[in-house]
Amino acid sequence: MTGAGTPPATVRTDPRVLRSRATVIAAALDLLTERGIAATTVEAVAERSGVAKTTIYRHWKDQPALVLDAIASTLQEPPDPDTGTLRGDLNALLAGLATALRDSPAARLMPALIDAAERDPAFAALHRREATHRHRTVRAVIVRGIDRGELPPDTDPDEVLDLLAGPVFYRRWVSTGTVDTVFTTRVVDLVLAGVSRGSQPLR
Amino acid sequence: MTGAGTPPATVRTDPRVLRSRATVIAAALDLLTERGIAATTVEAVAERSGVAKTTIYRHWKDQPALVLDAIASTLQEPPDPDTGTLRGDLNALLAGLATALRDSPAARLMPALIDAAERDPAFAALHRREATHRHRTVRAVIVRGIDRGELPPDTDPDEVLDLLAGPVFYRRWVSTGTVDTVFTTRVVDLVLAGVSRGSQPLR
DNA sequence: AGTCTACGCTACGGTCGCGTAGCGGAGATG
DNA sequence: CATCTCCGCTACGCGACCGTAGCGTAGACT
Repeated sequence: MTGAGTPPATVRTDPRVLRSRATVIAAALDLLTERGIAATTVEAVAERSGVAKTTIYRHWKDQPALVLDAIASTLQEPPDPDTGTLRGDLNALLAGLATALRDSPAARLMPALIDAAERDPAFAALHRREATHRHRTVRAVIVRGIDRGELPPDTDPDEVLDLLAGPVFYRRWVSTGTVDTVFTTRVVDLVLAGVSRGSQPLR
Repeated sequence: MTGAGTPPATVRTDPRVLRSRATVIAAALDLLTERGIAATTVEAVAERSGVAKTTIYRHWKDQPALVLDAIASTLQEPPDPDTGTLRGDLNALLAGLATALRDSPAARLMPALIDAAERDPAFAALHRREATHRHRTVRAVIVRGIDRGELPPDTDPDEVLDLLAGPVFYRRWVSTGTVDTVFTTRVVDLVLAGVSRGSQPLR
């Protein structure tokens, strides 16, 4: 994306184009979180954004392309808290996840993305990309914990990741409990306790 | 549903009605798992099932009613394994869950249900009902474990449930790992280890 | 047997969203 | 200022589904 092309220029894009794109994406995200993928039609986006339907078609091939682009625009990698201890890092990360799942409207379209990914390869690729992105920091934190000796050297980082994130997602979308820091610190406690003595199968 | 009404009769329904209903539901489930909720239109169901569109409208008010009915027809409570130990019971239950999530086509419509539940009260109610149903056995098993002294008396069954089920669901729909009994027994090991020493917050 | 009920079929008007064409005007660029 | 690009608008044909009506027939009940 960046780094190719001629000397210094950042390709120089017509501000009208940027404005149109941004307006449309914003409106699309609104509709996606409010009414879901199916209702996010090109016509609806045109109406809500105030951008003409024809203009939208000038920028995106069709509805799926637009929706994919809108969802992709919400990607964000959580920052590495780096508190000094594995426990501190994990608590910070899970607390951030809980907050995002509760408060961020973008979180609402997670199930929609997963559902679409179940059938459409393009959505599947995006879903994979999103997950990889989001997992990067967590995995790094866990690996650092292993290097520090806070976890057994044979620990599988991906397994720990699933054990930590799984319950939070499950609570948000399946069971009824509250998703707060009380819960997330409890999850971190239990997983760390479990994994630490995990080497010798107790009893 | 049962138990009300007059003496012995099971209401006596015209076999043609039963046949129509069953055929339509089966076709609807096919379409749901193959192409998702949006594509499961009344017309499509009519074509695939061979049942006339007008007949479908005679039995269901509209598309959502049909889809809800189809999904509801897949509800099933896992049997209580009752192996004698908490660990044995949980291993059996999670292994069953893993198998279902991997092999049952009905599992594919879980994200669709969750997504729809995010916006539509009727789907939300069904989702809640489904989850409650599915959790009943697991919770009973955990409570039995507490009574037996295999878990601390102050254990929160719902919390343990989230810790067990969460990672399995997360792996199935978000991360890339395999969902098999190797993983599920590992989850049971870690959670039991964690919860057992959970009373005194280590370190 | 006769009656009653559910079904399949054809046909329809209506809505929604698709994606494109052609035009005039406004804004960006140099 | 002149040109070039992008945008908004109107208009259109098209296909997919919707949900209903009306009719004849086959199957179920007594």
